[in-house]
Amino acid sequence: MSRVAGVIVDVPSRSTDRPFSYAVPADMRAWIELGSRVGVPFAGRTLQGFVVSLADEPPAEGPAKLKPIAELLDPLPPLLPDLVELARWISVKYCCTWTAALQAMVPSAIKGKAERHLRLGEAELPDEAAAESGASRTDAGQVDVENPYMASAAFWAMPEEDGQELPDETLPQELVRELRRQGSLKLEAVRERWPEAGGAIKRALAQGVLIEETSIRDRIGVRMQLTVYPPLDREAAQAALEALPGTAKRQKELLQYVLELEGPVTLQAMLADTGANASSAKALAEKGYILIEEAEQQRDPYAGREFRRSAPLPLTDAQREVFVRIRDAVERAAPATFLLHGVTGSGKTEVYMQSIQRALELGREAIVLVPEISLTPQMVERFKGRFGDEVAVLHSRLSSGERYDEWRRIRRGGAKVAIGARSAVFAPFARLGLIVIDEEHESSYKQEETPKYHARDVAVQRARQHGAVVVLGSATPSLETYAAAARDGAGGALLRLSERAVASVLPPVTVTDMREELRSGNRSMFSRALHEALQARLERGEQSVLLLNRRGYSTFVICRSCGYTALCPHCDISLTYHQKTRAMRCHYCGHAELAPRACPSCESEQIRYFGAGTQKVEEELAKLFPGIRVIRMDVDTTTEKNAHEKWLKLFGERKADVLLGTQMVAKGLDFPYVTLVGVIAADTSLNLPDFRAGERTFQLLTQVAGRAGRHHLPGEVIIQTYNPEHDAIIASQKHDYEGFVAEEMKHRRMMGYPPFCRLILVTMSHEQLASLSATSDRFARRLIELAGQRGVLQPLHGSGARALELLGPVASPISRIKDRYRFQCMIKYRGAVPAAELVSEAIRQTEAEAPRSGVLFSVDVDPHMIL
DNA sequence: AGCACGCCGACT
DNA sequence: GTCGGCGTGCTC
Repeated sequence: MSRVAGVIVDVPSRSTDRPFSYAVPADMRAWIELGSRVGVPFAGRTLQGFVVSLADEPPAEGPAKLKPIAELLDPLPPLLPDLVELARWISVKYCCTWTAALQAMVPSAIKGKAERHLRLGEAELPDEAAAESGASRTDAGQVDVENPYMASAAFWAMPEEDGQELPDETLPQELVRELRRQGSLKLEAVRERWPEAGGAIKRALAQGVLIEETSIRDRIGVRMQLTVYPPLDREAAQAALEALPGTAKRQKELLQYVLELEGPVTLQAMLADTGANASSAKALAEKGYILIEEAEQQRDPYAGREFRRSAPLPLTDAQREVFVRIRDAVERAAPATFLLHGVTGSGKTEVYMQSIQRALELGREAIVLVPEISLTPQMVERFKGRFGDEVAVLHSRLSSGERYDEWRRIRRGGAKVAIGARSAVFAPFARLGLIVIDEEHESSYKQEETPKYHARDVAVQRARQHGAVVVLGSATPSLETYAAAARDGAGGALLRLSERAVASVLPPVTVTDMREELRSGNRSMFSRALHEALQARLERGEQSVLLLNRRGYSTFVICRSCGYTALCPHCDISLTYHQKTRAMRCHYCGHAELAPRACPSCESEQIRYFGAGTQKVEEELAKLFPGIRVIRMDVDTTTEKNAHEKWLKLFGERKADVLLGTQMVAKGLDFPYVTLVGVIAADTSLNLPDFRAGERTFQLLTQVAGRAGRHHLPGEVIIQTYNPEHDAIIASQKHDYEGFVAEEMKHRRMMGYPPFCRLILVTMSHEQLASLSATSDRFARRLIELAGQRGVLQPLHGSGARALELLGPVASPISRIKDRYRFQCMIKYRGAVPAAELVSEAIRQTEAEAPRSGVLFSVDVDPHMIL
């Protein structure tokens, strides 16, 4: 029963990112816990905050008199103490505010905003008669009946001398009436409806006639619905059923119905089922046989769907060996991390499911993370089929209400397994036993917005708190994870599944050299090999998947005559051409303009739209193979809800010959009639100016190659490239992960990149170059100073165990976005260097030195895209 | 971030 | 002369 709460308020600024102390009102003491969400007065308004500490006495420093917490926002705290602590850890590791980390953990539905209300105060309304006369006076004039207050503005016609009792000072009658009727009104709504009443309202507030209140309003309400609870005393109800007179036919039917209920149903459902009306139900409720109450309605996105129950499958020897290792660790309940390196089709999912089963048997819970786009209905079905209602799905395609309901189900213990994308790592379980991260290498586990956390690293930390086990699964683990697991060496954190569980061989991979094609006169985007292979599939009625790795946005606009390229006026980046709308778009700020017919610079007609977008490939296919049925999947065709599912379903039903898409076609698809996978241009991802380009390409190619010939029909993969001798291409052709890693590691060591060091990218932005330059210099100086004090400032290629070097500040590769210039500093370090803390401290000092400079800092720890 | 408090130009 | 512009200080 603590009297004082430390609260992190929802202000996105580093200077206020510390707990503020509030008095806990006596009536809240039994309810407030670590992780409670509250509304607190802060600098003259009410803000949402999270309770992060509790004490009986106010802290020594701080104000003498604490303000009380204004409201408690949820009966059950949304967060648990371990999550509050985890948020703290995230804020330190990723240089973000504690509040940003806390916000990332809760569903968007409860990111409450302050809402201001007006209500009538104790003070007397000043002379209501005057107000009445005001209204009648306007009746005589040009009255706007719709808006009575506007009418009273007839005062403009009145002589100034009358001004002592300006109608402007009387509150609109309608407003007073509404306030009496409704108790309070949203300030925002009042402002809209009575725009002229501002002065009068201000005065009324000053006099206490009106009172302004603020409270936190969630983005979404809990949907309440009348719910019928079956009789508690069934015998009494049974007796009543028999005693009811024959005339009460409906009541008898209803009673019969509720006696057969196992749990509550909605009133609506009951009435629909029985054909009775609400008054019969009410009569029964009044007699006390049933209870009708407003209850929170749970939206179950998978309601009404049947899931085929599945039993654990027998494991192969290899699977069993891996499973035993994981199971033993789960039973030990000590933190552990495993890397499960298993080729596609090696049966990782079955191992996950049996491990989860064990965790559940031990009374613990499990989280399964999958990349957003792998979270397909088939995936959900597998887990729901095995674990039934114990599974909660957290999926970005759910509405925020549905997601909130699933999340609360977890929080209340109604679900024991959470399956979802990145943010599901925060599923509010209290006794976590296992966290599975499938496709561990996927870049979608790294959040690109603040807090820029990596779900894998957060999972490992969370497992540490709970004594839980983390299983990282991948056919192509990230080099960081692989190196870490290998380093663990004797501990054997590396588990392998090197054979496909279903007997089928990995498909042969052909690499075609597009330079060669060009030399022999083939200027099409399809090599002869791919063309023939496609033709053969069409003839045999088999299907093909074509991958266009468009990352890097190659559809730019260039004038062949003068070299002009279309650039975004707000960002330093070229515009992308979209065939459908004939518009050029900026992928950073959304700016769009109509594509010109002639070059705006030299007026030549030689302006061309370059690069092969999926649209262009689609056109080309139609030209080369008349009548071909193509499904195109990219951001343009999959934005609408469930579009993704719809297309895949069509393809699965063999309603199309070719599935053409960007990376999203590479993931987890499993169609028996797909016997050809073609990669149109492997180079687009290879040539990115990013040290992970090779790794990404290898992973992508390996993954997409796994899509072919997964069943009885043999598959084939064709990769088109201008770089056939690149390691990533050669290794993926040979299905040789280890070979690729060995080469890539050499390269990374030589270049001084992870996993041989770690990186922090600090980006600063401002509208004016001069302010940006000054601030970034100051930041760099502060950081160097701090690193020097800790004795870690030394070149990375030196021999010291601990080293940190700073590169920059320099202009960012995209030197302007949304009219803001961008500079960056890259921090490279090695060994036990508290680099994130140094960066945070340097930012604090820089901001303190020049407050309100307007320079925005953005920190990316372990950045993924160095673009 | 925002809101308050506080000092200088265009309107009743 | 006041309303209101937005510059800085602070928020339990």
